[in-house]
Amino acid sequence: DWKFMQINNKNFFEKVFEITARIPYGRVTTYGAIAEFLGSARSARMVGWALNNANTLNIPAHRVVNRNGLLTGKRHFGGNNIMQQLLESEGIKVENDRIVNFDKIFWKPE
DNA sequence: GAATTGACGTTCT
DNA sequence: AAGAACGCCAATT
Repeated sequence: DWKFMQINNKNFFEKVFEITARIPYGRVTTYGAIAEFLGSARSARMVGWALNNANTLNIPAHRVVNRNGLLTGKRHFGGNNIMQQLLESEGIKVENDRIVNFDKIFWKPE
């Protein structure tokens, strides 16, 4: 039950999912950027927590990485570098769990 | 209840 | 330049 988190008449999870779904194909954003967009009241940790509960939903959670372009959430996509494969299937290069040209393909929520 | 642990990030040594 | 310290806040033990 996560109804307790209310921000601007919408609950926190919903907003995180909404923004994540808006990330353009072939682009990525960060936990912190989403948290900032939602208002700095909530920390970036909460965004990760929200996405953790988004497994069953059909949203591109693989397009969210940490501030350094590191695939810190890869373990939550099942065993075998699924997250990296999803990104590479969109033309995003990944080396050593880090996104290549991260600053170029970074998308800031707006 | 207390302590620990995160899909995090900034600031202070 | 690198690492510790914190703030964050729900979940878990």
